[in-house]
This record gives sequence, structure tokens and C-alpha cells, in this order.
Amino acid sequence: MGNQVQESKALDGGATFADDELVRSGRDADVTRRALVRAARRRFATEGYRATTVRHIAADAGVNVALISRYFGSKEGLFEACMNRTVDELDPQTRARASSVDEVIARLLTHVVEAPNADDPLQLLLLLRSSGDENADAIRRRTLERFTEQLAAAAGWNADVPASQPLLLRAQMAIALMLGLVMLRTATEVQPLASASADQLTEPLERVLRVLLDTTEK
Amino acid sequence: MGNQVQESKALDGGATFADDELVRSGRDADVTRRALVRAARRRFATEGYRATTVRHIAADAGVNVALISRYFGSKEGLFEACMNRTVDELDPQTRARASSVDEVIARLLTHVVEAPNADDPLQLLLLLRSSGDENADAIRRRTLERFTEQLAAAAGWNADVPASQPLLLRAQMAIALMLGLVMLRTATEVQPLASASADQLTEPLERVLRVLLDTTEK
DNA sequence: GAGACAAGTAAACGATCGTTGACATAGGTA
DNA sequence: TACCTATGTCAACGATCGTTTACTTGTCTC
Repeated sequence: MGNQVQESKALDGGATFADDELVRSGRDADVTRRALVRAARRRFATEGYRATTVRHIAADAGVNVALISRYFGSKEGLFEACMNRTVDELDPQTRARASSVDEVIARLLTHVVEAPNADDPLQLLLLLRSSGDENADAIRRRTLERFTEQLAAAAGWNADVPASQPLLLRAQMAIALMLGLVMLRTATEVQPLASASADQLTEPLERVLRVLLDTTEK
Repeated sequence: MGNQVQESKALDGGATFADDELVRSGRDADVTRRALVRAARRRFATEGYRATTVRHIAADAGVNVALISRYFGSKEGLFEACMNRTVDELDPQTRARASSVDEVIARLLTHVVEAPNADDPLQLLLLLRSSGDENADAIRRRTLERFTEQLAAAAGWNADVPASQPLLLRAQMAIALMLGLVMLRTATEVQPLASASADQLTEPLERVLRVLLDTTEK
């Protein structure tokens, strides 16, 4: 057989992310742009960069495919916009100087395990899923490194050296732990981790993260 | 612009996995099959299922594309063969009983950071990447849960309760850390983690893993 | 209300994907 | 030697991808 499935049929295949809120009532380019980024982030996070098609994204957002090229230049540009928005939302929380390592850790845990917003963990997945696309991966890599520096800076608030390489490494280990955790919980859905409550996770995670990030601890 | 890049040119784009060893001298279907699985595993692990093309795999293995359909039915069939082989190779090592937590940790570190065989970490990536295929993901999930139980049993060798759920959770956190680490090091290639030496990683990782797995420690 | 410009759509293009059927060739068998 | 089957190659097919061009439609200003 060939690649089958008519192009028209392909769009209703799989769960169609109906973009409930953020209805585009009138003609507003900004609203449309946000709707596209919103739809794209969910697709990219859950299905990966290469597997998501611009036609799916446009259908989720309820607009024509051509608008992606018009507003973001290309699929790659839309992906970069998604990453930038994720960083922007992650930034104020990591940038805000913490008064203690405990506060940094608490902030991380809030994002990953408590997850007040259901889309929060998906944003992290966006940082982990490699695409196979060379430029998209470069964007991802650069974003992760920026995130690392901010986390290390926040953790080393009381360290004498501002950003030693061992600290950067430990910060990235913390990130690796959190990313792997989200991956196993939401994508692979391995048990009992996937259905574990936040209470069960916070205590051991706190201890581990303190070992990695606390520069004062022996 | 369009999708650019001539089809003939595309094949030498990116790092071409020259399949050094396992040269197919004569005409041997078994040897060819193994060469294909070998090349496919590296591509699938580093670039993901969707981003890997059968033409790349065939080029890596040094054979014609048509043989993939002939020997494995389809790209999906080849992926399933890769998974089966990975499970077969991972099983005996996790099944072997460890005598102490330190030994378990040492074993984990050997697999992930020291990596005597360059393909070892890539096998782990195969367990993490979702394919979109329902059956493949089920196999993946079941394998991870089995791996968790064996790791928890090995870690709790001196604990009074054999396999408490908190221990299972901590074991899966350890797995999450290792998988995230391999992901960031080999797929995303984020710095400085990707180019860090084994020496730089073992010390902090040992401490973290002991916190997670050592049931005697306070 | 008429025009103008932005916002959105429809249809198509070229490229690449996975797959296939017809053909070539090596190596063992009669 | 002549043949025959397993093994491998080649060229093409249909589908789908991201992108672009030409067009339509809404909305605001004068």
C-alpha cells in the first residue's frame, strides 16, 4: 500500500484539539496569531515537531493554513514563537530572584508536579522532544541552555562564584530529572508514577533537588 | 521557497551513519536484516520515529530502500523489530540480582554515562520516544514498569518491606533522571552537559541516586 | 457610499515521503 | 552447462508535506 488516507480525511483523524476558548469573533491578526501559537504548542508537545502538520495546527486554530506562513514565515518560525512564549512564561518565575534555594525548588515542583495549569507540563515537553529538524533543534538547545543559566544563577544566589561549571551541570541534571519525570508521567504514562499524587512526589523530589542545587550543603 | 533539497542530495545531509563493521560481503538476507535493524535503531533513537526516513536507514545499511518493505513489511515493522531487539538485550542485565545498592547505582552509571558501548544509551532512548503506534507504546510502557520493579527490588535488598510503593516511585524517579540525562546529552545535545566527561557526572549522580535508592540512609 | 487596505481563503506547486512491481544478478542445484 | 530461486536494484506511483500565488472578504476612513 501507499501512504493512503486522503488529505481531507487526514485532518479529522486523531483527537482534534478544538480550541474552546479564545474564539476569533472578528478579524484580528493578534488574536489569530495567539490562537495559532496556542494550538501549535499543544500539537508540538504531544506529538513532536515532525509529526505535527501545519494543516492540523491551522484546523485546531480554525484558520487557513496559509496564515502560518504569513504570520510566522514558516512552520519553523511558528515553532520558535512557541518556544519564545514558553520561555517568556517560564522566565519571570526563574528570573525573579529567589531568597533561598528552597524557594527555587518549591517553584520547580509547583510547575512540574502540582501543575495548576494543565498545559504547564506540556510546555516542558516542548523543550525535550527532539524534532529531527536541524533548525528546530538548535532553537530548543539554545532555549534549554538559557534556562539552565537562569536556574543556576537562582540556585547559586549565595555562592561565591557566580556560575561555575559544576553548578551548571547540576542544574542541568535537575532539569533532566524534571523533564524525564514529565515525560514518563504524561507521555509514556508509566505506573505508578503517572497516577501518583503530588504529595507522594514532593517529599523525595525536594530532597533530591536540594542535593543537586544547594551549594551550601556539605 | 518549497521543501527544497533534491532527494539525492538529502541523503548526504546530516551525519551519515556509516555502518563500519558488519560489512555485507556476500548475499545474505540475515546479515542484511541485522544491518538494517542496527542502522534503524540509531536513527530512531537519535532523530525519532517520524523524522527518520527509510531511505536514510537503507543508505546507512548500504542497501536499497525496497528491502525494508520486503524484510519487515513496512517502516513500522522495522521499528517493532528494533524494539524487540532492545528489550532482548536489556532484559538479562536488569534481571541479574545485585548484592548492594552501590552495585545497582554503579551499574546504572556504567550504562548511562560511562557507556563502554556507544549504542548503549541510545537503546534507552528507544524506550522513551513515543512513536504514535499504539502497540509499540504499550510494549514500551510495560518494559519500563518491569524495569522499575527490578530496580526497586535490587535497591530494597535490605529493606524490611519488599516493594513498597514509595520505593517504586523513587526508583522511577531515578529512571526518569537517567532517561532525561541521556535525552539531553545525546538527542538535544545541550551544553555543557553533552560534552561533560564521565568523571564530572559520576560524583553528583552517585549522591543523587543514593538519596533516591538507599533505604537505609536517614 | 466608495475606495483602500488588512485579514483570510482557495488552489496549486514542487519536494519528499513510504511503498511497490518489474527487472537484474549472484550462487547453488540438476 | 543450463536453470532456478533467493537476493538486491531501479524507477515510478500515490499521498502528503510546507509553502506560495492569486483571489475574496471584511472593516475602517474619508
